[in-house]
Amino acid sequence: MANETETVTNPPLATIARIGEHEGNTVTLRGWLYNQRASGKLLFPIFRDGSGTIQGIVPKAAVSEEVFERIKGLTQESSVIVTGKVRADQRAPGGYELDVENVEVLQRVPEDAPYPISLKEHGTDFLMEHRHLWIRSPRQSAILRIRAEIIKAARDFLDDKGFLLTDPPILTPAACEGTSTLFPVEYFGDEAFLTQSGQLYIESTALALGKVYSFGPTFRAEKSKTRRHLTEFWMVEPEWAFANLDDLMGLAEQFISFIVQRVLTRRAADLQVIGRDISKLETIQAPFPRLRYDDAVQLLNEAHAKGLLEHPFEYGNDFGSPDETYISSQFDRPVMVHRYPADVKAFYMEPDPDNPKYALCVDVLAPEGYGEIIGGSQRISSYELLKQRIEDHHLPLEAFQWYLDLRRYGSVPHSGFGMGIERAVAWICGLDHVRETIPFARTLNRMYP
RNA sequence: UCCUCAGUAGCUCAAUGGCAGAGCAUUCGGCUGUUAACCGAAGGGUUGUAGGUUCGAGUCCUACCUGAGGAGCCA
Repeated sequence: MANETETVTNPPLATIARIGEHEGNTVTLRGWLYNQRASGKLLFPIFRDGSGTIQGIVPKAAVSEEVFERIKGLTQESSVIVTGKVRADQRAPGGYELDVENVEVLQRVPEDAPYPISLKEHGTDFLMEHRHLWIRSPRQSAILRIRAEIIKAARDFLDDKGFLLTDPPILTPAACEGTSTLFPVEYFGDEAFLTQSGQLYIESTALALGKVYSFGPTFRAEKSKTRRHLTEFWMVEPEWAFANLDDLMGLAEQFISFIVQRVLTRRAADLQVIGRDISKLETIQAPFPRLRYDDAVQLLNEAHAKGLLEHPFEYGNDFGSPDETYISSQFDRPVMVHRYPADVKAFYMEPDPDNPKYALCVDVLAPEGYGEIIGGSQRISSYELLKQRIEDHHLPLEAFQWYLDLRRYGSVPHSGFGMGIERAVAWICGLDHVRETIPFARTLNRMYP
């Protein structure tokens, strides 16, 4: 324990994000040297503490020779405890500067092995190889704070709407959907798989508890190499008993609107750090445009006729990436495309009673070409139909007996969707790759660090 | 799995088949308001790997390795 006199005499601890509350006072900051400029007998060390950065100023005449030399000799990312007086300054990017009085060095980065990430530009390979350090940069830190806000907003929204968090298992006995490739793991001599969706499990918790959601990691072993794919990503999945597709679409648009507005109000400073065009987010308010699959196809056909799309769209297929980009580019907010042909969608989706050729499903496409961020549907409630679909898809009936039980015992209409956190973060932050939306991205060719 | 592109100093990149270069970073020197500061100097290289063509290969050819982003698949 620090002795009591030290506690009493040290200036109060402050964080850079809220440094304005201490204007005119001497404070203590705990952090790292972000960068340092010097002009003769003037030093300009820039400190960061995880909440932001602030420039200090050290005139040689203002401190002792020893303190001046100590600060002058600081290297990038050396850890420090700084005391200084907070002063408002128009020249400072954050509005405040620190008249440094003293710096205690916890660890000085040696100059023969300097911090590898300089302030100049770097390539993605190098940065990903040093991801454990890259996240210290102002931009990456801002993105991670926005990610945390998005997750909190998603959970607050669902909690307040009466959805109960129920955690599905991560180790699963078999494929949920039988389409995506799964990661196998050895399980006491048997084979198990990492979950690719908690959906089937939260259908059962929904029939137990009414309105539920899951929030957790998801694993896909697909060999996708694009800016939209990770092998390990996080999903939030609400599941709602007695809800139909219209209820679900209403929930989805309110959900997304709430999250975006929350980020705008609480993370404005971080959005500015990353240079996000706020006007593109301010329009994100429910209701969202709703488009039947057939209407979306017509949109694509017209685009192809005008030469805006390279390839003609073949009716009955799922949309490809360029198709999604075009559709979403026609709107200033997310667009909800519903009632796809049942043939291209998952086995558990309820057919449209008006025309069983269509599934009661919805994909929410984010604006600005970010593609699908939500996929959801009303689930089949008929035991006979669900059993038939499992057989049609050549799935092992035995493995789905528990899932069929949900239709044997008090089946009700129910609906749910899943939102990929990383795609939502990429869209809201305006990033060109999902690898920056998560502290340590897992991609096809990268498992380090 | 397929297509395309890339690999040269710690980092970002130059170099017509003819001496291996610059900026940043690091070290030393200069500068009292710098904003990825600036000015001067120094150190720093098995050009991804293996083979081939050539008087001569960073450059041309072949194979492989690694990475990137696009398709497919998906959130």
